[in-house]
Amino acid sequence: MKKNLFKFKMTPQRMAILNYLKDNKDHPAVEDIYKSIITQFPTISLATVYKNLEMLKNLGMLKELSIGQDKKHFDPNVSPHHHLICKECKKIVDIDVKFDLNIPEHSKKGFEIIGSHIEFYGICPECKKKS
Amino acid sequence: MKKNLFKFKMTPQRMAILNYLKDNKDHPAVEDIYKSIITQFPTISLATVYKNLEMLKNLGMLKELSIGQDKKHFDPNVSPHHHLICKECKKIVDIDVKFDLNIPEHSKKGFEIIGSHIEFYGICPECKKKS
DNA sequence: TTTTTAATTGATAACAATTATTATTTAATA
DNA sequence: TATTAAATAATAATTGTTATCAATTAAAAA
Repeated sequence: MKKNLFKFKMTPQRMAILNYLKDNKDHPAVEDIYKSIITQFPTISLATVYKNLEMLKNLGMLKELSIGQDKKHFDPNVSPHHHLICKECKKIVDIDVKFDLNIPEHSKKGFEIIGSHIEFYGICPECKKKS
Repeated sequence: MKKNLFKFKMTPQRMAILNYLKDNKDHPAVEDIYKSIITQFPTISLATVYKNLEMLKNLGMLKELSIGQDKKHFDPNVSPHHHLICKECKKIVDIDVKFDLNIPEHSKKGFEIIGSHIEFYGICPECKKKS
């Protein structure tokens, strides 16, 4: 039989979190995830959700978005992409466009660049309609 | 004499905050600002710093950076520019390079784009030396 | 299958950053 | 100088997140 090389157990709670996040394009905050999972696991603790998200992030299965300084948001899409953020409703939407972000060497200020992320700010169609 | 069209007073505390931020390129967090001002105003309250920063932001004299989800950082440079962020020490450095970030209309998902901001992640020269 | 054990859970306390509240003080105008 | 609305300082409250720990449980070993 296959040995579990990772030192973690597949608990029903963890499974539910993974399942909720799978193909999720909403960039949910921790509370969003919690509120959904608690319908299936009425006793789940918010701390459990936090711990699982931290773990899945460390395993590279999730990316944490630092958009807005308020809450942590998680993205199961770990491949490089950028985001559109609505200034009104704070909705986060993927933008699947590649940009050339090469920095001329003399502008790098000695940094070794590892990655990049663009946040586009604007008004989403729903909020535009309202105003 | 000139009337103050804005409904705010120029207090010594506010002046000190403005002065600290003027030409500041360090993207300080609230506590950094507080720690500096308190040397001149030993009785200043952290809440006063918060309120002033919020006000100056609303007046368009500062920009709030949402880099990292931990603390609020403020930037007196309100003209569009991007940032290099050190993954090790979390230092934030301006990058004065213009990028072409035009999004093809069909990729805008109905958003009206207002602005954009690029975060480049990497290792700063100081941290590179250490490791 | 049963036992063992280390990981995980849930409950809650602790914590850090920020915001709200309020009595007192003060800058700006009359 | 007197008036008054805005600002301050002190502190309580709130929010989001992390730490702690006893009880539980999934997975490896027996």
